[in-house]
Amino acid sequence: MNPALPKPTPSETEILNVLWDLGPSTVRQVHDVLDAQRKTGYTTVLKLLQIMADKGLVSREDGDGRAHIYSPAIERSVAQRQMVRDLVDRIFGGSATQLVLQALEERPASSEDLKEIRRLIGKREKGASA
Amino acid sequence: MNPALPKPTPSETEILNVLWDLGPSTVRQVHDVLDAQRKTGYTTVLKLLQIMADKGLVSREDGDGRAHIYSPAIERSVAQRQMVRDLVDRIFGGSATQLVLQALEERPASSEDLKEIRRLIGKREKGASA
DNA sequence: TTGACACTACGAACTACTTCGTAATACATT
DNA sequence: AATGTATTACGAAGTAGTTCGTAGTGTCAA
Repeated sequence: MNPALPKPTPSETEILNVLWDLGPSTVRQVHDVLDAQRKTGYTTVLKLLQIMADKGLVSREDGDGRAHIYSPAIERSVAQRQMVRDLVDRIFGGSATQLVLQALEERPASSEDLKEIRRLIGKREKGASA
Repeated sequence: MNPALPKPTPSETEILNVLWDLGPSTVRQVHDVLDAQRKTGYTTVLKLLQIMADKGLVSREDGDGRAHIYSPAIERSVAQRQMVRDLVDRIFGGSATQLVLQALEERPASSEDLKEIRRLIGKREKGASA
């Protein structure tokens, strides 16, 4: 599908988060959210979106007025998986299991969450290699 | 314990990985490993270690000869947990569970690994909040 | 059509990270 | 002491990411 999109930087990730939540949005809409979270200049957001469009991380269309509409060009789950893989390679020596164990230590999960994880493990156990 | 050590950069993380594997080491020892992995200049490694010593990420002692001995100033598991938390906050909206689910999708785990995870979940279920 | 306003485009400045060349220094051997 | 060698120290240059000011442009209302 995508010809190897670059890994989003921290700021770019913040913007993607907003776009994933809101769906296709104008600069102003993104800025409103981001500015509420942590004071940001309007042109800063604009510039970032322009850079991200160059990189292919977002797509840009014309809206009715003069404002452009930006949409995420990568799915949330795909980006998440990329970042997980990156982290696993960088400090867990490629072992996703180690990351899972650390993550489970990290924060308390609810019973429902634990059930959900159990379920997924069950599914995995059927196809796992020893 | 430590007064909020800064998050290691990618290069710094590579060096920490070597130090965690080797234990206290000279610049040369670290360089040997890193250079084998991916061609790196000796002074590059030296500089990085100096910067990391400034930041408090590693400690430095004198060896017998002129060479200094560098040791990691942060435990592997602690650094791992920091990075997990960071990732979770940045793109999983604070939900470690979501990360766990993605990680399990990401790579096949062995039966032993799945058993290990099961075990940890069992432990957690006793103390989990609904 | 002109003025006000919202938006885009451009570029500059600043910070962080990375890399490495060169110089200085300490040590060991003769 | 003189020379060679391994090490440290310093600094500069390059790259990437972030932020924002200013100028240009299009649209709408009067």
